[in-house]
Amino acid sequence: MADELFRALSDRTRRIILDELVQKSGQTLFEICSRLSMKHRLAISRQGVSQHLAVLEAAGLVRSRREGRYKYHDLNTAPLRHITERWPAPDAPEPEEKTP
Amino acid sequence: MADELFRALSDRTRRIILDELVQKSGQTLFEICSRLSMKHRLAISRQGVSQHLAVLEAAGLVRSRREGRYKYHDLNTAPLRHITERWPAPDAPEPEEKTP
DNA sequence: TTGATAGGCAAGCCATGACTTGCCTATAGT
DNA sequence: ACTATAGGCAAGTCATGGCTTGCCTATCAA
Repeated sequence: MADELFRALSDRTRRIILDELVQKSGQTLFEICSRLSMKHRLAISRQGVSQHLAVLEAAGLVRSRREGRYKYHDLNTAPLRHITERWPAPDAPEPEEKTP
Repeated sequence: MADELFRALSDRTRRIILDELVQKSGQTLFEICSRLSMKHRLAISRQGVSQHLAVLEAAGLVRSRREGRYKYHDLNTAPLRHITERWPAPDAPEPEEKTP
């Protein structure tokens, strides 16, 4: 579970895909492909991007929803919280919960 | 720079090393080796652990200080902040800076 | 129905990275 | 001085992972 998260983040192209999903959510595979090619000069096949998205989805960092022949991808930053929770800052030992 | 950070976090053994440094900071190489072997049943050579520590240090996640023939290792969680800053939560758009 | 578009599956290639082994250096104790 | 301890360097092995290629399925438009 945590393994898949860190594995997903370990690749540079996947991190750029996350960057693009921050800028515009709900992108399709082809849209991500063209952005990687145009904006980032990344020469990568459509299949390569598809495999990256699968890894990101397995890590919970990307949610996908199918509509007709399109498949839209959304970013989910929730799993990233686990990282800072696992190795907390020594000065701020715990993120305080406001008790009501 | 960011590449080294995520590369360092991508390995399971390295993440466990970080866990151990949370529990006790200033550990020596041999101390980390024995903890990995005892507590986590990880069969890894001393040299393997040494290489892991080098990767963690290159990522800025571990600081080391030499004293005599001992080399002590300390955890530094500062680089982890960059992760949540790079892909912020959609509800909390920006971590507010308190203007004085 | 045919063609075009969006995406998926599977096998194969190749480079990166984790790990070991062997040997070397430096500090501390007797 | 000699020995043990703590650590470093370098080469070599082997598996994982990123990427491509080729082919297949599904949806929409004409």
